[in-house]
Amino acid sequence: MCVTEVKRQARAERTRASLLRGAREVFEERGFLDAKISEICDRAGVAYGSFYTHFADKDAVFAELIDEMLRGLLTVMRAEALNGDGPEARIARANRAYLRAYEKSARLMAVFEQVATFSPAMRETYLRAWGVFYDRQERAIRGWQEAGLVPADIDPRTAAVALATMIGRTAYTWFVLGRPHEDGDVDQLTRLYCRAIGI
Amino acid sequence: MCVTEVKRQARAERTRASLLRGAREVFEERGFLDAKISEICDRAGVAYGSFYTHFADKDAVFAELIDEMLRGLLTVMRAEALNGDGPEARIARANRAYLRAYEKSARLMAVFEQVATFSPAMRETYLRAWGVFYDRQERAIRGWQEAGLVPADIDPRTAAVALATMIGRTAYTWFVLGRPHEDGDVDQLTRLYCRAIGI
Amino acid sequence: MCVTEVKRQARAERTRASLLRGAREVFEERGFLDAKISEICDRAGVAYGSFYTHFADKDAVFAELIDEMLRGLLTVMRAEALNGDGPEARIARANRAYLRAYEKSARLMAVFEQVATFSPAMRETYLRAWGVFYDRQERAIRGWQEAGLVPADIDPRTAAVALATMIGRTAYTWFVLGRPHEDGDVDQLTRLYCRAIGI
Amino acid sequence: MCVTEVKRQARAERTRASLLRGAREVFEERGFLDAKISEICDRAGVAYGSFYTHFADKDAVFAELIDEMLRGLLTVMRAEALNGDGPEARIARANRAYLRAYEKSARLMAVFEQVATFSPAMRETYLRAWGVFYDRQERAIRGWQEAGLVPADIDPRTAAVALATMIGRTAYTWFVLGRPHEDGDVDQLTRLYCRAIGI
DNA sequence: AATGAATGAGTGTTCATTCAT
DNA sequence: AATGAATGAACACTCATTCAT
Repeated sequence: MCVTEVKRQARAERTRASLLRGAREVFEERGFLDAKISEICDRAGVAYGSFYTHFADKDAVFAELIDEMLRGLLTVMRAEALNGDGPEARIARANRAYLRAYEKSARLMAVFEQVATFSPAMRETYLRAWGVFYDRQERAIRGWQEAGLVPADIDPRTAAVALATMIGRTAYTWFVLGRPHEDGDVDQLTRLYCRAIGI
Repeated sequence: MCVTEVKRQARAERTRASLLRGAREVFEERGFLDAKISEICDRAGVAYGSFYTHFADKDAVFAELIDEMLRGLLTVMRAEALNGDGPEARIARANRAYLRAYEKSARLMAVFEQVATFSPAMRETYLRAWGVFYDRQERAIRGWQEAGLVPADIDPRTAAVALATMIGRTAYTWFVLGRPHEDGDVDQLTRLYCRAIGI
Repeated sequence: MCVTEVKRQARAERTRASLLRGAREVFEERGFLDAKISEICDRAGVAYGSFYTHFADKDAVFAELIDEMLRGLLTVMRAEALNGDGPEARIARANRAYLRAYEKSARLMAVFEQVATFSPAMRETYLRAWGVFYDRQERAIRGWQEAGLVPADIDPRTAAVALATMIGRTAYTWFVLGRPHEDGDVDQLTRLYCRAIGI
Repeated sequence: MCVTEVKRQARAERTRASLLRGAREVFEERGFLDAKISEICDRAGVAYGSFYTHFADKDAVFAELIDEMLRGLLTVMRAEALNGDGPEARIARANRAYLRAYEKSARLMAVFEQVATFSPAMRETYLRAWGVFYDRQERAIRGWQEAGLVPADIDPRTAAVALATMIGRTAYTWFVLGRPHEDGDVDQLTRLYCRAIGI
């Protein structure tokens, strides 16, 4: 692997990155269905055929964008989890972190939800991603329950799923559907979350 | 208006009804995007072109099916609301009623959510429908708050929106995405709902 | 089935016929691979999409043209067979009839041979068609053999296949590849055919 | 021309040979139309773009493979011709030799026939190759005729063309189209050939 | 010579909608 | 009202060939 090869790879990598950038723009502006490969290439400043040098098809770029986005989201959430205060503070921080992260990717999230609606593969990804969030919250609730902070009549799994759903769908409602909301609403959500599990 | 005319209208009405039936079947089986007018007509036992005698376009039949479905859902929810027990019982009944009604229409609901994802008009309908549910729950919570059953630090609107979202999206998760759930889960949901607003 | 319906069908039938005519022209001029649906429609004076009202795809029109052609060829050959003279006269007549019929369809035959070369379905048709000719000649030779006109050391099947191949491929060579030939050559072919089987 | 240059040339020669090998494989497996340059390079273990260092285009490699094959075939046939027995023995040997040689190259022959069907250049090659065979057989028949072994009413050219066609197309039928045949069939073919020219 | 990324022309097919009867 | 043939716009994907290193 000489310098030339690295250069070649570097060029390819740049093209690929341009395409990803272009694809993200187009998907965000038009949604998956109205996104045209030709426009993606135009945005990337790349010839039409080059798209297929780097991606198998339209689904493939999209999947890659979504994977990247979900990895980022997970990273953010994991970073949050490290600090260990009381449950209420952790829930508050987690909710804020999630909503902030969601907002940043809101336009791509919108398309993700759209595609999950008709593509079996993307639905899989969607369910898997939610599974991860459910698990994290379930573990936390179970821990608090074992510590005596959460009543015994709460089923950690059901609560985790329901409350994660509440937070997650609220993010969609606010940032995708554009329902108006204020900053204090996050605190209200956290309060509802905490009270729901008896904290 | 002679007998022939009446007959004609009756015949037209029957054709229209057949088309609605056929459309529902096809939308439910294939989703909006893969539903073909030709298949709708086949199912309805009606000639290809007759579709446009009764509906302006594909969106129009769909909108009509959705309106019908939402009207039905609202009727069910209204019927529930009449009986007046304590808040917990009312919430329990409302949740059960909603989930049962949702399940019945789950396949069309799935398509509704799909279309709301890319059709501005259907998104409007979607938001309006949720608005109605939010309002109902907000009014209830506000009432309980005024009656001293719900703490003052709960914002009725935010709580209504968040908890309706929780219930609504849980229905989607269960009946559209097919997440496994048991009968007792409804009670857990109700418990979370009630505790969240301090009941 | 009222008059109107017949008229409708008649119009469709006309469109279909135009498309078949256009397709034949284009296939003959360009071969299968370079034949474009759009040009077929242009020739037929019909809108692009109308092609698919009448044919499933490019292969389908082609198959229909070939079937029609082969039916015609078989009809001609069957008509020849009726007259019953001596073997030599019959062979002469059959050869002449075949070559004349082949010449008439030479340009489509060329495309048939082409497509049989890469399309499994068309290869099937090709083999089936030859099978019919082989069988006819085998029966004839076997009959003459039983009548003592053909020596016993001739295997009717092998002879039929080989000699039908000779005639058939000569037709291709003359009328598709354009090898020069004179009228008397048919008599030479017949002489070779007859002598080959000992007549 | 220094050592390095020689090495370079040797390397280039090896690459070229690999590409020819790869091309033959791919053409035989997929036919001309579905053969992809990329797959040829993969088989050859050579980089994608290197193909064009050695061949002008897809047609060029193919032409080279066909030339090689035809040269081989001709060599075999020439070797046969040397031994001089009676006509029947010579015809028998030639037929056997041809069929054996054809069978060995059958898969490439199939593609040759395919391409001759749509490529004017390859059709030229095809006609030229047949011309050589016709000529050889014509010369032989003419010789036998002059020696009084073949009747005067046989036209050597027409007979040569027709009978070479019979043998050649039988080879195609057997080894490309896969029509079943037994070993004794060759003798039948030879018998038909001989009788046809009055031997 | 070798590499492999970049290029972009080319087309069959689908299907919602229109319209003549 | 009903029929069903006609319409035509729209678009992803392939792959031979070029070209910068």
